[in-house]
Amino acid sequence: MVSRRKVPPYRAQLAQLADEAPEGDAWVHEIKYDGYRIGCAIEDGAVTLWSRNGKDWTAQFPEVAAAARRLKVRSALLDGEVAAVLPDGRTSFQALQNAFGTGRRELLYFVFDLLHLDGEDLAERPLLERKAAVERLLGEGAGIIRYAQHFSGSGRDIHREACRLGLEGIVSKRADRPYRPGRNATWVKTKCVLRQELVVGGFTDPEGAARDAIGALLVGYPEGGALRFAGKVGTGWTNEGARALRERLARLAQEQSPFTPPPPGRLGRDAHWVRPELVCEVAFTEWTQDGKIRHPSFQGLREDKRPEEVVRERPTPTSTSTPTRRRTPASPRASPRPRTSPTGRSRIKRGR
DNA sequence: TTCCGACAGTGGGGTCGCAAT
DNA sequence: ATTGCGACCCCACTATCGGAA
Repeated sequence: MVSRRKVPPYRAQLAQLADEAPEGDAWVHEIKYDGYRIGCAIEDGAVTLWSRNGKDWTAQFPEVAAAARRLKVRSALLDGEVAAVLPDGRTSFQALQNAFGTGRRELLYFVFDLLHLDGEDLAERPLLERKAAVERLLGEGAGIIRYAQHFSGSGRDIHREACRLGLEGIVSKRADRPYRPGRNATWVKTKCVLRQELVVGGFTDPEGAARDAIGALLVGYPEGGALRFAGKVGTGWTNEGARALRERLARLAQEQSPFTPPPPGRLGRDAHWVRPELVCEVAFTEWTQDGKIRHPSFQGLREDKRPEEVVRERPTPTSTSTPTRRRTPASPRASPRPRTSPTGRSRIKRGR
């Protein structure tokens, strides 16, 4: 006998980042949708969409709320991702953002979990039970609320295939575990990371008290005889590494921006410019429509590369696969860190 | 004593809305 | 009309600290 409960507040379970997808039958794997994480609370016909940080986002996705209102439930708490779907079937965060404010958009709500249904809390149930409940609730319906499929099998194989298809990555989940808000090792995400050598053309000063050397590097690539600005990179070094980097950059200082055209606005006025002689390696998730790198992080200087050798790599449908791996020996960090384990930074430890 | 997880802080690319220029 | 800024979203990563192992 289950006591009648109210729909609990939405507190999302988050995934830990790992270099490699986990293996074994204890795990199932889902596509990592590139959109907004949204919890959908239904209570007596009233629908509220919650962002990951507890903001009410019902007004941002009215069509999702309307579709949720039509579900045949008295009360429920769904967990999933609202994403914009491209013609090729992939989801695109940029397309989603572009869809704001305009009337035309193709949104889907991919539901991968169900934490409450008609007075009963499901969060303590094993994942596969909860997912079966999602599937029963949503069926194979072709509406905008979709059941997010999962896959069994080799995590590494599934990850490789996801990257080959140009997806953002996968999320692997322990099939037998309850739902736990916050970040823990029962959900693990592995991303399809791009890497690119880029030329350093300037840097900004740090803004906070916790840094004293560099805010961000301004990077670009040669094209048509000019250096094109590709964005800023503001993380990936230690304080010590940043100080060493700034000393080197100081010796390359020049008055004029080496970028054509120079970065616009405040950035173009406040940055320190340098002769474009240093090449660094940057990891990032994708090129934006504006030709900027998204989610960039500094991986180290490429002492073996000259700026003229840098080429912007264009994604091709079949070769976007970049298996997660450690950086190559040829791309050391600006400042080597003490290794804590033979494998370097391995974030994921399997809990028994 | 060592290790690890949680948290705060600093940085990125975007959108929108509003206020100042 | 343009520009700057803050509040949101999506993030990566480092530094720190307290508690568990």
